[in-house]
Amino acid sequence: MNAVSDHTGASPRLDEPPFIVPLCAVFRKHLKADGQKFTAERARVLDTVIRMERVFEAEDLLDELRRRRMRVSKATIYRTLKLLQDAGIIEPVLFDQKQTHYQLAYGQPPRDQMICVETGRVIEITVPEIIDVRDRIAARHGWSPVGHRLQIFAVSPEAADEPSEEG
Amino acid sequence: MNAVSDHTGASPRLDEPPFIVPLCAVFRKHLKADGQKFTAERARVLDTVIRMERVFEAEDLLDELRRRRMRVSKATIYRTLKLLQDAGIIEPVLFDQKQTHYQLAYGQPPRDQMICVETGRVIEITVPEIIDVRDRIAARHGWSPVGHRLQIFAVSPEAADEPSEEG
DNA sequence: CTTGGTGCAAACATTTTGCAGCACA
DNA sequence: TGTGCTGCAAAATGTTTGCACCAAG
Repeated sequence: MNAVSDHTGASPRLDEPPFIVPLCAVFRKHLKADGQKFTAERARVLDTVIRMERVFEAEDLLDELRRRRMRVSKATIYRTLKLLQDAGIIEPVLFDQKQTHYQLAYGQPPRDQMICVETGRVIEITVPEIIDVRDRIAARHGWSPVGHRLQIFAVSPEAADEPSEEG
Repeated sequence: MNAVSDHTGASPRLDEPPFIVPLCAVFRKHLKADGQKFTAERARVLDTVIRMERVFEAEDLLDELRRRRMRVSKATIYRTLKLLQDAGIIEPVLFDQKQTHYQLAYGQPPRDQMICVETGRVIEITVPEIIDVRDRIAARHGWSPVGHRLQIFAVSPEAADEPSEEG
């Protein structure tokens, strides 16, 4: 079973994203507010996270850090992922897999996904209409909306063309 | 952290749902098609799943089966959950937790959720508009939609009333 | 009767934690 | 200079699997 696999093993960005500086500041600020420290290890993890092109998991970070000759222990990676999530810099993306997958969240519009049920290919989509729908639903129940997550399951054109494997 | 906790430990239904018979038939048929057997243990698990009022996890089933004096091993529960998912009778619901949560899927309209970010309360919602949105998005990319999943994060009225715990 | 199912316990994969020494603010 | 951080390895958690016996079809 590898329904959702082509997005894992995320490859690093080649260009320097412009938000690296503010993100670093955001993280420092968040840490300071909690009496926590901005260490070299945390900087390395943040920097590597920012370079991740797609959804990634703890193991991907470990690999990428190793590739960049930056040593950070597995325990610290897990601990830092949690801090980055608290700071709103990354957010978990939920798949039917046991490892937690993350994506950059800071300054991004809500990133929804469309997943091919045949090939497992995942593409990111933006669905502005959703905001409206969600606000309406929340209002109807008397709740105050703060966010959402949408996954669309579909068959991609590549998969539709190919003769199905099972039958 | 127990952001999503009040929906776990699902309590059993008291009334006999009308779809118990067709569901049983669906499961038998699915099993037979694969040369698999409909055993007493599988019947017990299906019956208990049907009685689950809400989203549940493997452990909830184990508890409920024990409460009903029906002995099924943990291994068999996990194996049966997978079969029920194959048969389209249940489907995984994704939360930010490591255990897999399931809900009845057969014959149900798509069941989406609204989750209180303060209390963790989860309510099920039906958002008919989503179907439209999803079909449009898929069409725009040339994909054929087959399903979706939506979670709305919001603050419930109870939580909004109470003074926040953290400053 | 044959093939697949069950329970058990051990194996597994991922994530968390205790602890001793280290480093940032 | 003190509190928080790190790495390590061990623990914890949730799920899967090998195997000997059992039962559905």
